[in-house]
Amino acid sequence: MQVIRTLIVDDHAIVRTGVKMLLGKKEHIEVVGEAADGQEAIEKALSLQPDLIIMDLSMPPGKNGLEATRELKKSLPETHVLILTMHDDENDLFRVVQAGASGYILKNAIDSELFSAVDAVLRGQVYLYPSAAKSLVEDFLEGVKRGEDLSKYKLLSNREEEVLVFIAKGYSNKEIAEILHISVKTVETHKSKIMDKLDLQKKHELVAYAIKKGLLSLE
Amino acid sequence: MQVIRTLIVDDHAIVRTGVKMLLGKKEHIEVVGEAADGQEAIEKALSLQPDLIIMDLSMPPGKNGLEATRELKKSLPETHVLILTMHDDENDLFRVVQAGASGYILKNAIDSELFSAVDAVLRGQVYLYPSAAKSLVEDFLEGVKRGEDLSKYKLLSNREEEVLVFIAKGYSNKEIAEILHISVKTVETHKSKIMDKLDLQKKHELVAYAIKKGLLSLE
DNA sequence: AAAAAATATCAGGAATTCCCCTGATATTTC
DNA sequence: GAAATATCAGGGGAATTCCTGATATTTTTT
Repeated sequence: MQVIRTLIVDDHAIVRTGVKMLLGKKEHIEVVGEAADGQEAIEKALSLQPDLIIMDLSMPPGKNGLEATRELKKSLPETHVLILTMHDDENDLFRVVQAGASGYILKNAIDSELFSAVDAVLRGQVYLYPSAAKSLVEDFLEGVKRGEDLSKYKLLSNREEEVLVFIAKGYSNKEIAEILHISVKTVETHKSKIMDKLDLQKKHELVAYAIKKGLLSLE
Repeated sequence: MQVIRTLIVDDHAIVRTGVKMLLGKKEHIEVVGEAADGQEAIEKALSLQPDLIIMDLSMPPGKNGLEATRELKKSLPETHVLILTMHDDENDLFRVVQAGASGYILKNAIDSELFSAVDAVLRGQVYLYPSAAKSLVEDFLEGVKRGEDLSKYKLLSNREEEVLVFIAKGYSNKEIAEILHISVKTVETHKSKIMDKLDLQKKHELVAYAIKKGLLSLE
């Protein structure tokens, strides 16, 4: 059997080693490299040309797992990407699949599930843990039924996401206005559009959203 | 050599397995149990009576690693606790040491450091990674110099920490008041005392503090 | 045990800020 | 050329912030 050359991307060394050792149990898998952030992941992937990349979704500094995946799939469409994530979030699922990843598995998963996921991904299948698959199918069916209500999954604009992060971090409108060199009124507009687009009512829901998305990284 | 019976506490299964496999390399270490949160950690520790507990500092649901450590050291003072944490924070260091843990190591650490830490802790020493030890010594010396300025490291009261979490999560004063069944005025008082005690000026600093402390967990 | 400090609760008032509504314009993107 | 984006504004009511000040309970220190 062909040896699967694998790259592991996670910002925590011990987590990387853990995954590496887990995968090391399988003789047909060889870990050829590690990366600690999205940028490094892209560089290493280009030089190492791995068959499989296991990537953490939320990596604070700079490029996160999703952006890295999107970029990687452009240059290396044949490389399979398996996303490892902290939390089960339906919205992530869509983004991850759209970004071209072949699988989505929780860090909370049991070890055997990781192996199943790797196997499935290498066979060219898409692996999603059962409940994720269920919600994907449900949403797809719903979308078809009532004529493409995909608006919910539309992304925020760059500016809006930028503002969202500041809001979630607890910056006041005034502070954000100063930082971005725009008026408070503009900040308010962005905020209200964000709330609209994400269908949120309360600020704490917005914060929860940002946390889930891994936007509240620590610098 | 005596076999060291070890309990691993982390809310992510894959991280637990990773640490378990890392430790499994050493013949004198036996992982006798795992726990996913502070409460479970306490229960398992009491029934398993391990020699060493490797504990994640930030665990969302209910009891976090710090509280669990504090409680554990009461009932099992002989058990060594090695804290595994995401981020390097000087304040955590003090709390961790005060809570009775024997070591503090970053998840970002290299594997050999984990082994050094385990060895040191088992010999009854306190293990801190180099920069942590440095800041601890520096602060100690500073404290001695200008007559005990330990007030900065005083803990918030339970109620204050409770309120802090809600604030950081983006709840409004009114919402917090309703949730805790107290008046808005009381919430304001707590908030201002928190800002005073932590010497913070802006709300986003408070949020950053909460993030660092791992108080903004996702449910 | 008595005194002191910390904790948890609440209030009034004034200035500031936020929230929500409508509405506008220039640029970019599709 | 229509849609999305990014910018700004006015106005009014709600909420927050910042100040002082109060009281009862608990904890700690002397």
